[in-house]
Amino acid sequence: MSAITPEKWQILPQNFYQRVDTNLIARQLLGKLLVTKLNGIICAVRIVETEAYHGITDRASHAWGGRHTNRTSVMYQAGGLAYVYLCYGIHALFNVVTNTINVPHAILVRAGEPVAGIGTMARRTGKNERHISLTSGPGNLSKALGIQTAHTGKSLQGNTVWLADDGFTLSSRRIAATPRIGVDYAGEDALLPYRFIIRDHPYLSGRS
DNA sequence: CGACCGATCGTCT
DNA sequence: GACGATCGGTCGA
Repeated sequence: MSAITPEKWQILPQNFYQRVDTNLIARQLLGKLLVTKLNGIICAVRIVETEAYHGITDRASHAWGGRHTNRTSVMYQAGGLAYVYLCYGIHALFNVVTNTINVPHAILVRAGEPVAGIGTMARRTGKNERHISLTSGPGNLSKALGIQTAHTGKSLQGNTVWLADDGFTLSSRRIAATPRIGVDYAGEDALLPYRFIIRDHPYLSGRS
């Protein structure tokens, strides 16, 4: 793995997010870094699991049927923003908004492998640095990185939360697509293969 | 193992 | 008033 050298990480540009193929973007996020800088402390994970949500036509999406509420309005912005919402009253789940304005697609980041700031992440969560659940699962991941609902709407070109490329590469053989987790309410849309994982990675949440 | 359950609160009906 | 894009614990087979 590469050294912890944040100054060499290339921030993913706006046009990475504003493409129309959200599944492709979700797949390309595997292996990238999700980074936070809070109170001057940098934490980062390498993304190993994502889920694409296809907006208006996707029963699993908060924007299904064109639902446009205060909470979901950020998804209707052009890609490149954070969409963070509270789940079960407890967990702040982190998504990246993709696609163009008025196309409310998003990608949930579900798990990562710790890369930087591991001590801080352990302190935030009260877990051992080496425990898998430190950054596995979307609620756990946000807690470790310090991501909160107040971060919703933030630009991913800013200096609080962003995604970056450190040169890590991944062959397509190591990537798999599966149904999404926890969306049984979505009927047959729950069966769509919109969850992307690095095969057999130890930090995956749920089943492989 | 798997099934179930409680926590906890913003959002939407 | 009902319900989560979850998690960690318990209980029983």
